[in-house]
Amino acid sequence: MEDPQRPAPPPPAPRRPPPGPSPDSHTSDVLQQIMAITDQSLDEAQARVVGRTQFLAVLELRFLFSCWLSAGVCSHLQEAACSSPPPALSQSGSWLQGQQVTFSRPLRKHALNCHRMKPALFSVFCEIKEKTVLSIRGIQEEGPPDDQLMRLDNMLLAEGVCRPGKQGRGAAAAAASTATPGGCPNDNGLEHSDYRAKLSQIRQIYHSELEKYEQACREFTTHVTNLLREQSRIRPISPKEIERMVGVIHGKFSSIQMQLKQSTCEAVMTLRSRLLDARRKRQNFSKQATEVLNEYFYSHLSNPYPSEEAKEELARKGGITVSQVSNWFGNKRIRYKKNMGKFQEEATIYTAKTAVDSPKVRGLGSQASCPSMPSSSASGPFPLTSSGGALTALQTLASLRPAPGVGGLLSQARGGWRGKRRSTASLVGDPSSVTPDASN
DNA sequence: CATGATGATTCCGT
DNA sequence: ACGGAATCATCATG
Repeated sequence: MEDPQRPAPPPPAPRRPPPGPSPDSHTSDVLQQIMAITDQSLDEAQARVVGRTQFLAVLELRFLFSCWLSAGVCSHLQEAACSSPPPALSQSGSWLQGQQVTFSRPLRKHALNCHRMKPALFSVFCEIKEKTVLSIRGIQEEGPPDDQLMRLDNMLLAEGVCRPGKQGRGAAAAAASTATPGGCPNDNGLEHSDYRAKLSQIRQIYHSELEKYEQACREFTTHVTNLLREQSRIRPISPKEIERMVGVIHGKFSSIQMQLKQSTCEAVMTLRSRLLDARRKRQNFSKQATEVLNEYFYSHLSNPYPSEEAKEELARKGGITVSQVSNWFGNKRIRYKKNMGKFQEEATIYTAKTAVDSPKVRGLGSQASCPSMPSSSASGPFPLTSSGGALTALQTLASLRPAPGVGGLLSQARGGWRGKRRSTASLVGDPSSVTPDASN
């Protein structure tokens, strides 16, 4: 079958009549024929070419062609078209030129490519297409998603999931450093290590996914670029357009990335909330921590209100947080006050301990803070009448050190710490008395 | 499982 | 914002 199987009038035929003031029948004839020819090329492309991209290319070519014609951009083509006998056109496909060379169908493309007018025509196509695409593109410029992306980025940054500069591959390295990332509320040993482990797991997944996406993006971009370059030999594709296409691809991939970031954020948030929940599931402090706290408490029994510095010091030494120290002291004070008898034993133990460990400290710690209560404090408002056992213990204690009795301190406690907030600044200096050697 | 110990939270006053 | 008091929830022990 030599005749084109496809009839000439296609659905998207040029809707406009030819441009010129006198749309004579000859011009429209030519147009018709051109459409027919491109339809032929279309068939040809379908038959020959693998994949439908080139098929689309031909479609586009046809579209542009009609645009171009109706715009009357290039007069010399019209000239050429007019000067050539119509039948020859439809039959041979030498539509670029009036010459009556007749090509067999396989040669048509080659002839087209080799034609002397081809470069000029091609550049015109490019130009027109550039304008068309630009006008389409101009409408749908992307705007707002940038904002959300920034928010997500900031959050991931704050959570320590991604680094500002380069991504820290080693999760262990991050976990190892004592510096708490972002705003972790509690660095309570075990809970926190668990939290960190999970966080680093999330981080790992995030980074590997990110890398995958980036790689896929790169691959797809090069693929498309190559494809377009390849096609640019057949249809008008400017480098600018390729660039734009790359931009579109990147945009798509970055939207995928945003989803990834979003779900990462969600994961971190749930992890975080779980950590906060876990806080309610309390865990007893380590022996070390209770020792340190008790030592401070009993050595400052007259005024068991550690300063901020002292709290920090205690927290550091006990491996707990400052707020935990505050909680502990709050609980301790109230419970001690409520049931002093119960704590006598503990008191003796710790006072003895501090006395032995650092005599100098003791003197400073408990006494210095209450100048109003000298050694005669045993005669305070609430002498330890009920706790005989404690008294003996205290006596033994007294033999250990020449300092005033603990009983005085206890009575002070009973009298109430309440009113006497931090009497002297010297008290603040006390942390040094705690720090030195409680454990050593 | 009952009970006490204990860390955390909440409410309230200062 | 801090501390006291009450309370909750969990741990530890027998």
